[in-house]
Formats: sequence, C-alpha cells, structure tokens
Amino acid sequence: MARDGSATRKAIMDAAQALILETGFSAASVDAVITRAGITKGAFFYHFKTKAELALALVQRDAEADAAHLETNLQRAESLSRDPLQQLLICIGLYEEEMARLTAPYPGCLYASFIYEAQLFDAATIAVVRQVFTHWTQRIAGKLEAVMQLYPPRLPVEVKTLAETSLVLAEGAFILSKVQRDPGAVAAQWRQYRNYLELLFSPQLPDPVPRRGNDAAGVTHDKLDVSVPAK
Amino acid sequence: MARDGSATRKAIMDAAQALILETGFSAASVDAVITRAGITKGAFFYHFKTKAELALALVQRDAEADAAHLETNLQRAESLSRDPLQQLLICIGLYEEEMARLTAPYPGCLYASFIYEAQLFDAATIAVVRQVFTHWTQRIAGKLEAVMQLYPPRLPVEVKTLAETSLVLAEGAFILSKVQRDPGAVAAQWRQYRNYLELLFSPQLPDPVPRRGNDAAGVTHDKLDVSVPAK
DNA sequence: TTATCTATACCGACTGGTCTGTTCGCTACG
DNA sequence: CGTAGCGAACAGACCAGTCGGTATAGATAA
Repeated sequence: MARDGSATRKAIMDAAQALILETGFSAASVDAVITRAGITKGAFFYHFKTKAELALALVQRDAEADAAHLETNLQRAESLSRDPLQQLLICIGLYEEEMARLTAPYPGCLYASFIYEAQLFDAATIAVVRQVFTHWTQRIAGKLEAVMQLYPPRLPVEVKTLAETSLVLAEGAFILSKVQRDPGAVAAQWRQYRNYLELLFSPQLPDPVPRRGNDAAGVTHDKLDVSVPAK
Repeated sequence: MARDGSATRKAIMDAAQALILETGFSAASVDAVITRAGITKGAFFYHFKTKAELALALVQRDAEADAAHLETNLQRAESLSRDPLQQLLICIGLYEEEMARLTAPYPGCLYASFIYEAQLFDAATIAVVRQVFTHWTQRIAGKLEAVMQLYPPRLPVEVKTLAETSLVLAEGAFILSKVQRDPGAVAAQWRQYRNYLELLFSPQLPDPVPRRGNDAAGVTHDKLDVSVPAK
C-alpha cells in the first residue's frame, strides 16, 4: 500500500507533537522528528514543505479537535440539566474527570509551547492560537451570560474575564503538572474553577465545612454522577 | 574601568532573559544575546562557561527576586491588617496592583518558558524551578492554614491545591496576556483569585450584585486603599 | 496477458548556513 | 608587570532544506 501517505503524515505529526511538548519547537529538529516517526528526510519534506508548515498543521489539528471536544462536552452537559449553571458546572466536571483519568505523560499544551517561542512562527500560526482562545472564551462567556440572567453574582465580575479564567486555569495547571510531574494537578485546578462558579452563582450556598484534622489528608472529592463513555 | 565585570554580566543576563521570553531558550542563541547586550563572544564565555550555566544563573536570580518580592508583599500585608484572611487578600491585591501597572512588554515567566523546553536543561536547573513553586505554594498554604483556623471554608478544599491555584492563575494569565497582547489580563485574573478566596472564607458575604446592562462595560474595579511605594 | 507509462510515496546523501564553544591576543588598571 | 576583562577569528557539530533516485500501484495499450 504505497498509495496512502496519510498514515505517515499522522506519524510525523504525532512524533512532532510529543517532541515539541518535551523540548520546544526549535529543539524538536526535523532529524529528531523523523527518527521518532521511523521515517526519513525525504518523507518529511514530501508531506510538509517546511518545518513552519508542520507547525501550522499541528495547531490547526489541535484547534479543530479542541473545538469539537468542547461542543461534545457542552452538549452532554445540556442534555443532563436544564439549568444553565448546572450545565456549566457539569461541563467543567466532565473536563475534570477526563484530566483525572490521565496518568503517565504529564499533559502539556501546544498553544502555550508555541506562545513561549512566539517569534519563531508566522502570523498565521499565532493567529490560530489566538482564534482558539477567543472561541473558547466566547463559548464559555455565552453560557455565563445565561447563568447571570438567572443568578446574580455575589461579586461584580466581567463575563469575559470569568470565562478566560477557565482557560487560564487550564494552561497554568498544565505547567504545574509538568513541574510537579503530577498529572492529577490539572483535575484539581478544574475543581477550583467549579468551586468558584458555584460560590459566585449558586443561590443556596452549602453550609460551611467544619474544620477537619490538622493536616488536609481526608478531603472528599465527591464524584460527579455522570459517567463518560470511553471513546 | 576594566576591573568591574558585573555590569557586563548583568547586561548579558538581562538581554538573555528578554530574548528567551520572546523566542524560547534554544532560539535565544549566544550570538543574538551578545548582539543585544552589545558585547562579544569572548565576554560571554568569560562570564558563563556554557549556555546552560547562563540558564541556571537566570532561574536562580529570578527565584531569589521572586522569593524576596513575596516576603515584601506579605510583610506589607501583615502590617496592614491583623486578620489572616485580610492579610492574604491584601497580598494578592498588591500583586494585582503591580500587574495592573504593567504596560508594553507583555509579561512572561521564565519558569514556564523553561518548563516547556524541559529536556534541554539539566536536573539542577529544573530543580530550581520546582523549588520556587513549592516554596511559593508552602508560603501561601501557611497563610491559608491560619485563615482556615478562623473561617471554615464554604466548600471542601485542600490548602495545598488552593495555594497552588494562585501559582496556576499567575502562570496561565501570563500566557493569556501574551496571546491577547494585553498586559492587563494578568491583573484581572489575580482579581478572580481574590474573589474566590473571599467567597470561600469571608464570614459576611456581600449581597448579590444586581444585574447590570446587557454588556459588561461598566464593572467597577474598586481600588485597594493601599499604595505601593515605587522601588 | 504483458509491456509501458505516470503519479504517488519515500529514501538518503549532500549543501550552505548557524550553532555552541575555543583560542589567542590586546588593553587598561592595580 | 600581571591579571581581569574583553575582542575577533576560528573549529566542529548540527540545522533546515534540496535533489537525484527508487519502489509501488494503477491506468493504458498491444
């Protein structure tokens, strides 16, 4: 089957993505990528005219996957509750669950990786990253608007900023998890965002939690009552 | 004055730091650094045996500066209130003010930059980053412990995770501000952390804010009544 | 059925340039 | 005059990208 190059193309992109998350874009040399992918220079430059073209293809692939992922989770959440606040909390909870399921390779984000080497990329590549960010923000902000119609926030907040906080927490959590080599850190930070939204909007606030023992060993992370099908 | 090389050393480090935040470590070549610093290869390798040694020196310098910065802000906060919760909120507010004062060069964090190129650095350099993170976390967590002794949280939280959220928000906000080219984004996210802590712990919750006009134009960011001396 | 042709998919040696790091020499102070 | 501080040329490794060539699959045609 010398006729289908899509597998090779995918192998290149997968190898490159993993390498970039480990070493950054500049240090992920074409030689290193092709070694990891098990192919040669010829194959690489057959599929991508330049290394920059690979970068663009990578962010575009991630952008589409992430957008689709968000829609999936939002739709699941919307089918599980009619209340906008609950929908948002469930959606965040779904992301939390997914991140809690992660194990070995400490996650990372290509967008952040590229942004910290921003000068290396052309405007189009960076534009994709910016577009992903604004799309995510607007999608969440839309939900937050609906929430605000129903529940006045206990503190003055801008919807846009509050929506961005979800992005910010995710990106920051990736960094923390890499530093600590603890994939669980990401889920824990999603949980903080859920807490924040709940405290801001939820009409009936939970009773204060009685003080536990001296160290914070026995905190109960109550599970969401939503099971996500393995895809 | 051929006898004092410390100025040259500082020039190298400053140029390198700025370049690294723009392009990443690998792309910040020694040639680019010395051009920016206005010196030559000889001077560079007189002060730093290798490029890796420069990396270590940079994170160490930042680590010391950040630790001192945190102590300053904590002490200022402690002198302004006797209540641990207020102290923490004031301390966060001080960071928020400083970030709000930033303008042109969208801020960035050397730690995050290094972490996304982690494989390039030796264990000692990464260890410094990890140490900065744990130190910050423990310092904030200590304060949070004192807060919890007085005010039971409205939701179950781990002090460590909650302390890490401050770090996570800061790191994530740097990324957001770089993507949006908006230095103000960092301050806005610090504010979210203040909100979260207030909602979690403050015994008298503010009244729900009445819904404003359709767009979120007129949010009042009430100023802290604390002025920070220009250092 | 078999010979020929063409486009796709890939190989691997090679090139010009850039990278980190070395070497040596100059100069100005103590 | 000795050495701290630095300039300038150089060395060897590595980089992205090129190019002539190969293998295979299907279309065409005899």
